[in-house]
Amino acid sequence: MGRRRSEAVTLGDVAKRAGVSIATASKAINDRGEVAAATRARVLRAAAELSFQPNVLAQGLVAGRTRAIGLLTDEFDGRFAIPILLGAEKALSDQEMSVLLCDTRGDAIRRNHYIRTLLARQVDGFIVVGDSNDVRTSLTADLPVPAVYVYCRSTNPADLCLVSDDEGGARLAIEHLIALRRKHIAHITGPQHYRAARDRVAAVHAVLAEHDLPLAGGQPLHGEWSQRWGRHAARLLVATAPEVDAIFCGNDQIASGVVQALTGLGRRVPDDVAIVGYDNWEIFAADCTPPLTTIDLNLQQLGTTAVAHLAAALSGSRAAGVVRQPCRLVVRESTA
Amino acid sequence: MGRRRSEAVTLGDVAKRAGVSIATASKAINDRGEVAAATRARVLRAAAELSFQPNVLAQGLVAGRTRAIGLLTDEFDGRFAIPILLGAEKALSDQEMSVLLCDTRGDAIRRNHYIRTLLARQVDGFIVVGDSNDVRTSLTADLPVPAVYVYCRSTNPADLCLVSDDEGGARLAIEHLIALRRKHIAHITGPQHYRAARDRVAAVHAVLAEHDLPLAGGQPLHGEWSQRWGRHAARLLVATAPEVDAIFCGNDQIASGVVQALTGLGRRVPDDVAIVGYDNWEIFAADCTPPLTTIDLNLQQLGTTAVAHLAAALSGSRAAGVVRQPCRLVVRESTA
DNA sequence: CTGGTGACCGAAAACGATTTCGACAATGCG
DNA sequence: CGCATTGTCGAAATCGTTTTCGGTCACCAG
Repeated sequence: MGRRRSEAVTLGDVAKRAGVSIATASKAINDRGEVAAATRARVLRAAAELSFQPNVLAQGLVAGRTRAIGLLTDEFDGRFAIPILLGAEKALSDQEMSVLLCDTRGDAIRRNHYIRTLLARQVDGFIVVGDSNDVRTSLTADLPVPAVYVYCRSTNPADLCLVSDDEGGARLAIEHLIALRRKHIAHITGPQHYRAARDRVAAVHAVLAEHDLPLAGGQPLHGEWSQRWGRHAARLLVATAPEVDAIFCGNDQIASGVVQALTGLGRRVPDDVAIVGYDNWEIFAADCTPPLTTIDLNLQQLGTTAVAHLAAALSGSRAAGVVRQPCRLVVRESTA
Repeated sequence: MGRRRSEAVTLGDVAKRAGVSIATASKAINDRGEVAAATRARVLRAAAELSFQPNVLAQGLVAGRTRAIGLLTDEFDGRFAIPILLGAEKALSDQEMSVLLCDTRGDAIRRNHYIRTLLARQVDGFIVVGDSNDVRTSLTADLPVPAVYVYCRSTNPADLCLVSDDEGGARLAIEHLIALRRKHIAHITGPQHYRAARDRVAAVHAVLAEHDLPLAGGQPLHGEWSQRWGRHAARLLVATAPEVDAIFCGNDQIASGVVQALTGLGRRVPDDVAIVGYDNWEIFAADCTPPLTTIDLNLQQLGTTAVAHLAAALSGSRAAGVVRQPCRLVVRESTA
């Protein structure tokens, strides 16, 4: 207990060792003021020898920036927050900034607590990672620092929200299938109460209409986001619309289940039926036989973009509105 | 730009507003020293009215603790780091501590950079999350603060390493199958170069020997950690050891593939062949038909335990050695 | 040789807190 | 009433650092 650091090496120690005053040492280390190159080198060497850690905290006091940002997430175990976090962390570390991670578990009390804690730590900004589905009540009014909302929408239109372009992703998928001359395209996806599912369905209808094609099965099949539902839905679909020659699935789990069921029914993928998944969740998309063509959400890029916007906001120019991050078609053998 | 906080409200402001000295205000807010209840209330109200943020940074200067820890991870996208992180984050937030997250991507340069950064931020301790497979070179010598290694082993036996008890987990699985009176138990698992795979194989052999049972198929089947390998291995196994009535799989992906293949071959699960997975990765274990009995690694608990040890180390009592976190058998229908 | 000009450096003030310690009033006790 | 005790409070010291500002010194032109 007691003193944490065995011998808290202070700027004074460095100065003494370098044979200069504390002031000069400070200037040398922070590259400020006028310090002769030789002196500066001596100070730096002394600092290195003592493995001096400038007390960022005290310096932050005056300098104003802590070079840390708070990342608030509602549902960290969800699959989507992680790549976003990863991208953000990478982008931040490129700018020598740190991430303070907080998972609210969807609990408002925890969230407020975290916000207080992070503010007490003087974070320079917030990244709020949400659940694409629901709308986040805006925190911006309570914050003295900028915030960027990622993978969710804020209630305040003046906030900046980065979301995945679901319409664009679905469009990519369907246009890919149409380019492969498939005429009977079906859509198996997740629960209708997911905004992402609804947006993609809208795009599916739009693109098919543009090409005068029907939706095989008449309407999209809504179920869970699971392999099981994929298997079930595929059997349903083959029974009711045997002419189906392509299926666009709401995620890779469903797609993986669909492939299993189709294979079980003797339909060949992609020869008889082409399959496109969604999310590019490697563990499902690449492990499937055949590997799945799918839509990559560029989640890591989303995190990176969020950091870029935050950095912009920190230097004064803040954007607003909903920004859609384009998706990317990843072609594998399930449509080859 | 400029001043970040509109008007940095200082303790002096609070004191003036409350009509007390700065010293009294400090004591009132930190609940230290002798302060009359009425005065204290007045100070607190003033602080609240000014929405005063105690400058944790400056206070950390003297008090010594920043109440933040650094979490270093090699491979964050791996599936294992996340639950550990989650557990650690939860435990830390219960103690009003924050997590600074750093992902080294297995790069030594990044790692050193992060360590410097975190030390500059005066973190109170480190949690190093590794890859169970390899041995981490110990950082402890370079750190003026305690460190706990999780899900990996350190080169320094004086370090504290928390790992999952692979032998124990495998033992649970096999004993469960034996209790179900299965006589022909096989083992399909991942690459032999994984320590976890080897440790579990050893335990499988040991437990079977204790019960005078053979390993169906003669030896464990090593392959990838994938559904595909599960399917392939299951077909192999049925061909070479048709009497098999139980399979212990190295993870839930493999198990899920095994179930698919067995079902395809007309074997019923669990009636003909009981299946036990590993990891309790819900997305595979629970979505499987039938849902998988599996071994839960208690990863979140691992994170919590790590924090507990770190807290202990912070208050002076540091432990050492390798601590094995017990696993837990989760029974679902694949052995029902 | 003299005066001026920079470059370089250090003493000291500031910063926003905590903590020590002495002052003071109220209270208890004989 | 006198004295000791207790409870409150604030002046001032302290922390590690940055920043201001004045001093010193070398060098150079005249």
